[in-house]
Amino acid sequence: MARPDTSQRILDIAERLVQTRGYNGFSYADIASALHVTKASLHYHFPAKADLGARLIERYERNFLAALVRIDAEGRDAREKLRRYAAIYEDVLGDNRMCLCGMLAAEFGTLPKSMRDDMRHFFDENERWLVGVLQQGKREKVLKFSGTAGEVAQALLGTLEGAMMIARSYGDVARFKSASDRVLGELGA
Amino acid sequence: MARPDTSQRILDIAERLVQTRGYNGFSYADIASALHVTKASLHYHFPAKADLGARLIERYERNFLAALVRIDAEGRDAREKLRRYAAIYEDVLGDNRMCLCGMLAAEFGTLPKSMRDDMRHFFDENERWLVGVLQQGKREKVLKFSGTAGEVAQALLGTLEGAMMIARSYGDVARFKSASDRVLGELGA
DNA sequence: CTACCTATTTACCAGTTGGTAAGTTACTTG
DNA sequence: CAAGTAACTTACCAACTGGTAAATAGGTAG
Repeated sequence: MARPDTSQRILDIAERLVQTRGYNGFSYADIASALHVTKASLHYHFPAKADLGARLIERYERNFLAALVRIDAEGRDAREKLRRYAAIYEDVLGDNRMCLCGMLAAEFGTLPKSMRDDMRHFFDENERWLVGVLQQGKREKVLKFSGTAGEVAQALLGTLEGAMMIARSYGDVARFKSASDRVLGELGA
Repeated sequence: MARPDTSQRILDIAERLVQTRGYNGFSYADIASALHVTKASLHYHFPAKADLGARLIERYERNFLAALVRIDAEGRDAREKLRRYAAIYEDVLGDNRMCLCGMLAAEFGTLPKSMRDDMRHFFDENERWLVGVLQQGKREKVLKFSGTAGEVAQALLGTLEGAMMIARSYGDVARFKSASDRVLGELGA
């Protein structure tokens, strides 16, 4: 009965759980009680926890990359694009969540292979987008940096993920904003 | 029989487990089998897992701060001190481990209160040391930065932890080194 | 020799974990 | 209306979780 968007509702709850407690920090029972269904019903939609994990990353990446396409579509300059990129992180943190893949990066040692690969794919795609913006910014003389765009993109990604993680454990979004403004400021031409 | 340094050996193994798999990623049984003792024996030394966790952070902080005192004792300039600070992170990563407290920061949402407080204390002490070095560096005109030393210290800490976390999931220490060199380079006068 | 203390083991325990098999309900389609 | 199918539930399960009580071995001190 009802609408068959149950899979999405499971993913919504699981996503929040991973972002706040980690992949090893929640169980099927947690989702079941939040959704008022039985555990067995969850296994119908996602046979194993690793399946749920993989589909979680895939959906997260899809939504994240869609947001990046939207930033591109607005056609602002590169500096403003980076500001909006950082603002996504800030919004996630404002909801007391960690980036899904940043969280999984910490739990890397315990993840099934498929999830490891999917997680790294998320970072690779982020890096790819950042490289594009950084090159655009350098071309348009609105950004300046030494080394390759790829190096800067990796550093930027790490900085935002790390600042997010630590700021969250202080419950202090301003702490993230401060670090984010600083690194973006250093890139300004 | 034998020597009663069992507590330390338990801590050694637990430390490695937390740094590679996370606090929620290992059990007393894992330590017991690695040490060839029973679980009950572990509970004699650390009644609850939260006790083990708290003592783990305390020891890690003590050792870490001792390393910072050693850096100070060598009396180099501030830039070199920061390089050595980053080298500590690099060494930990080279052993395929995450910073203990960086790992715990990710798992923040599931940690008992005492561990949360201890973890933040570690970051606070790191920040305090960094502020001292940054101020020294500014005074001696070997470092330059805008904003307060506290802001820079927080940003630096977040950057190193984040770069470490992501580099580890790529099994790529060079990736950390690149980000670390970059942020330190930006601070050079 | 005895009493005590430290460190350890054996033998449990209740609760939770991810997961499965078989049945049930309700909607769809030939 | 019968057969099928999608989305569940009930009722399990073995393995593992953190944790405890009681017994035991070995060293030490009076």
